[in-house]
Amino acid sequence: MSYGEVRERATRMDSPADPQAVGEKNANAGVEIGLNAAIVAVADNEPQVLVIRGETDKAGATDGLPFGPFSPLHHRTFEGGLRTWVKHQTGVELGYVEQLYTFGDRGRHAQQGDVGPHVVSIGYLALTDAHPGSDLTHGTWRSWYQYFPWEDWRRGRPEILGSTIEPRLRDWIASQPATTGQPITRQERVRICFGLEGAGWDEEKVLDRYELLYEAGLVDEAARDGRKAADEWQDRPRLGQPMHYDHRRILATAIGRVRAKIKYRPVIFELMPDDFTLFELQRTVEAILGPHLHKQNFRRLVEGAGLVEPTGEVKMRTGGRPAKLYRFRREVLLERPAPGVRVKPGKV
Amino acid sequence: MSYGEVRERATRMDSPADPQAVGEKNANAGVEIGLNAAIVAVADNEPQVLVIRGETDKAGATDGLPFGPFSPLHHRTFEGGLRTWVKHQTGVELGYVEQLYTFGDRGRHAQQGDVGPHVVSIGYLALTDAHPGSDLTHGTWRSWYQYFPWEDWRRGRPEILGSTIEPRLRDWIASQPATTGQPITRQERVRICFGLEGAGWDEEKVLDRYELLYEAGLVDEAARDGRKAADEWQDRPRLGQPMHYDHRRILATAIGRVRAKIKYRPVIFELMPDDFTLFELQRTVEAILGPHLHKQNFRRLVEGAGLVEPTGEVKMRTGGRPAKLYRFRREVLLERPAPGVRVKPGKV
DNA sequence: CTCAGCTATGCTCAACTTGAGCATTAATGG
DNA sequence: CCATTAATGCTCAAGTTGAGCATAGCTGAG
Repeated sequence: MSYGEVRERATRMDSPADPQAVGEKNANAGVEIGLNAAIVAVADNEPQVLVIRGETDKAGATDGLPFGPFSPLHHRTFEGGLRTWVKHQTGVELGYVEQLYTFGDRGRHAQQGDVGPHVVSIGYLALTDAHPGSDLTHGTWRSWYQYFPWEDWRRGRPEILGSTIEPRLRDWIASQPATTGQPITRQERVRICFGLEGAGWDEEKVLDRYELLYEAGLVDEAARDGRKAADEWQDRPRLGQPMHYDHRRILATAIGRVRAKIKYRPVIFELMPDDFTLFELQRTVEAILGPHLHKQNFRRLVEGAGLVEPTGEVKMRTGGRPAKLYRFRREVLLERPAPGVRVKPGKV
Repeated sequence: MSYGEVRERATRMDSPADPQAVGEKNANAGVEIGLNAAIVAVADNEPQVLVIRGETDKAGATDGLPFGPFSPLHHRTFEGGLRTWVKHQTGVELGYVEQLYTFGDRGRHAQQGDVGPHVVSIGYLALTDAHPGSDLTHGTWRSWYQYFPWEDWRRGRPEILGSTIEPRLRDWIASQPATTGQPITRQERVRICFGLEGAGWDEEKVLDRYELLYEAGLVDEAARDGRKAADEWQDRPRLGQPMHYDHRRILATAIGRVRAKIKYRPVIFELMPDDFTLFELQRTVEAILGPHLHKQNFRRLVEGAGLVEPTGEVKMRTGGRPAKLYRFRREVLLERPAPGVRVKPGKV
């Protein structure tokens, strides 16, 4: 097949095509690329995310994730562009950066009948040990549980689940049309996502839960996007703070990804200072994951996996016996295929 | 900060901005979105990928992955657009579809000094049990190991590793400038990626291996992109068949993702017919992963996890005792948080 | 100055999982 | 009918994991 033929086919969507061809044939379908970053740090045992405060309306402030348009003229790679503008704006030096997902749904944050330029957002997860509070020119560190209170299991099952979410979801289940040919019922979906009826809470299903709540019309973004009439919404307490556009969805993706990732990659150390005690490490893991872990087993795990080595120093004033300080053993990356904090949730 | 201010800042890349603002301010940075799909099936114990045959030049045919531009006017979601054009073109009904990664590197497949429209490709992985050979209007099923012969460990360690890849990589290691301040040496990287010196082969590191070979100038794409002078390349046998643009990179990502995914999600059944024997299932898993698995343990695992249930039928003419037929128990999705074929590679 | 209180850290044990291999069952093709 | 080839059942040792008991070593109250 010649290159010309390839180009011919490009608009029929069935062949590889070259960049120029696409540019010429579909100029009217031009799309803007936006990079959104969920920048995560942990401070005071609280997982923090860097947000830009929005304006305050009757419903309160609406925050958004840091955002930068991607300009192919200025940036060779997405990740490079991201690091540059985040550093430039906030002074935060990103450690680990990982692409999450590219969101392009119409109907999520687009208006009805929208035919203008379309924005595709590429979501990123970034981890940093930057000390929240320092050097920020824009943006604020906020606990990610403000946006997802039902994800915070550090003090047991969050009250909001039983008091608000479950009753609402039961209404939603009850309102399901009887004759749908859905392969899976609303009831089953709720059960799996929220771990009801003995299904067990899976801390990684952050996005699934958010999307279910969205679909059920229980988060502000759903109302805003026109899924529910506004007045039907007024009297309902909001479930977590909303964010601009689909930013809460991106953040949900980010939280789920970190929670999964620390179990098989030592990314948790991106969130730690150079030296730390094992209990501080455990607290950080718990801030991310939720449930409490068995202390002795946690240290056996971390030490046994060769993830850390003692610095020789100790930390005094722990409230009890002094704790040995450790540092991350970067060499594990060279030794083990999938080193990570292989924790499983303990008893709550 | 008001929303107007936020919009002002958008072009300084430091704040959330609304779609319209981005569209107006950066019209000259317009970007085209292309969807690339690695469509995978397994036939005759061979993992197959659907490719579009390219033209034949002196170096042989260059294949590409099916490609379709994304038009925000016609498609509400990326995935919807993908399913539609794939079905339309090939007749293949996609089962499981998953977004892989969004590639936007300049310098990968862009020409020097390219300042024209930029193409961003969103790579997708799709699984289907479509029987290769049927209903294809365009495209051909080919074994993915044609493009990655070093990934095929089904008959033990692939010969190409010892005969060709290792010597070449040793040259590359030897040619490393002595005084680089690299945090990790070429030698270490090769060791980890290719499991040398007892490091162990990690079948999921498909992309890492490909990118290392690319960086070392050992795959055709590297030469094509200008990393090596063409004549320096001539006499070298190619390492696997090349593909258009960065399609082999996308395929590498896809293979790595499937290999990882089947271990914690029951996606393997997307590749199977409705009824199958446990050994057929094992063969399919092995086609994907590579190494041989311990037969008895494999069946213990699969049955124990409740992934399958007997249909009551048996399959005769297996060459020995008749084999019970099984089907996928879809209910596991409702029972377990992360059902999958938790195999670990056995002895090779 | 001493001891209660508190956290750090060491160690044990039973239950469960995993890797391997032996043994038995049941068609198939001469 | 028997040798061959798979399928399937079962056992066992080694390793991993969940839980808890016990000891060590500061700090602050009295």
